[in-house]
Amino acid sequence: MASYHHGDLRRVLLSTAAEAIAESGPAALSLRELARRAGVSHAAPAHHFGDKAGLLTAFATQGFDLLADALRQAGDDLLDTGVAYVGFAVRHRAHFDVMFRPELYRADDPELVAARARSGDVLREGVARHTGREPDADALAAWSIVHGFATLWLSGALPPRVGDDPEAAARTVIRRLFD
Amino acid sequence: MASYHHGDLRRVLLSTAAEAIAESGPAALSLRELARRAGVSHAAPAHHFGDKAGLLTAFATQGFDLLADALRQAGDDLLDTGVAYVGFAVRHRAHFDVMFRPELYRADDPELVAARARSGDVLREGVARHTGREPDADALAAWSIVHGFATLWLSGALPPRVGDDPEAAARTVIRRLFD
DNA sequence: GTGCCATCTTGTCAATGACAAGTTAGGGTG
DNA sequence: CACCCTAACTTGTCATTGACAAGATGGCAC
Repeated sequence: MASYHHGDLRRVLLSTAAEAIAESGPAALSLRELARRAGVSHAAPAHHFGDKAGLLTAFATQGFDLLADALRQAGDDLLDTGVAYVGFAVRHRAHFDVMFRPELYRADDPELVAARARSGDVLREGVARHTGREPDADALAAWSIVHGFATLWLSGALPPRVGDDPEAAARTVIRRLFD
Repeated sequence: MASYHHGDLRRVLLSTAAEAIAESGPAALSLRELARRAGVSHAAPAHHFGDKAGLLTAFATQGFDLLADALRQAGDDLLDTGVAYVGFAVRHRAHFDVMFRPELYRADDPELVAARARSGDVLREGVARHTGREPDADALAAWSIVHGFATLWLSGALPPRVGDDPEAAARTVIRRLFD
């Protein structure tokens, strides 16, 4: 085995990419390095994804689907949904890092657009349940505050005094929006 | 002229980098392309910045200083400060893109640390003026919402219905935090 | 058993970042 | 005013990378 017809290569490459990106960011991602880690030739990734942008498009799509799942599992409370958003960013850092950097992938890819819409719907439903009216400004504010907190947390820009539990800190911050 | 001792190379490279990054993101930045645009040899940038991370460190430092200036000029009202934060992100997109991506540069560089602290101070002072008490959770919430909105705006993830004026939209969103 | 075709390989090219070693000029020193 | 000394920039080179072309392999339908 491990010769021709790996069979599972596409899936393996995506999960290997998650590790590599989590280690050193999307900018440092190398297709050849992925191939090496997966034990295949340097051109194997290109067959499944076309090029680097193709791989990251698939990766971002997977990310939006994972996000939709995570938000759904958080239940009906909007505060929990917000915390789940931050939790997703921390737990799936690599995906989150790529998803909101459209210059790295093909943002008009149909599958990606669909997955992004799915996660957006879950978020908007959560806000609508909470406010009772049509989202818009409320949803945008809620999305902004959780997205901003997650981004700042991941960037390491937050002062140490915030603590080391992102979800607990996020809960405190999000509450400020609903007082 | 335009031979040895360009004189202004460091400044020119930084502003050329701003253009290049604004066009295609920090990941696509090429030192050799910068050198070409500046009309110097492919190794000239390395002399001033050491390597790519060195250039981006200087670039991010410049960004934090520009941010501090922009926030100071916004005046004493916290809402205006928040709008100015978003305005900075939109107007200095390239800097903003790099500043919160520490894996691209040397986050422990002394000059960078100082510049980052300066802009952080301005933000925290604004929040302290508004709430009257010590910042912490309030500052974090305010920072999160403006940073999140700016990031989402730049990523193009926001639905078209938000409009095309980021600062007006930001004002609406930020108000949600202070009701 | 035969052919087909997705899957993967080997080979190659231009571009890039990093480094080494050389060249130039301008400012301070004697 | 001659010297040199050093910062600023150059040319040259190497390993690595992304992309592409062309070939090899083997499972599967018929």
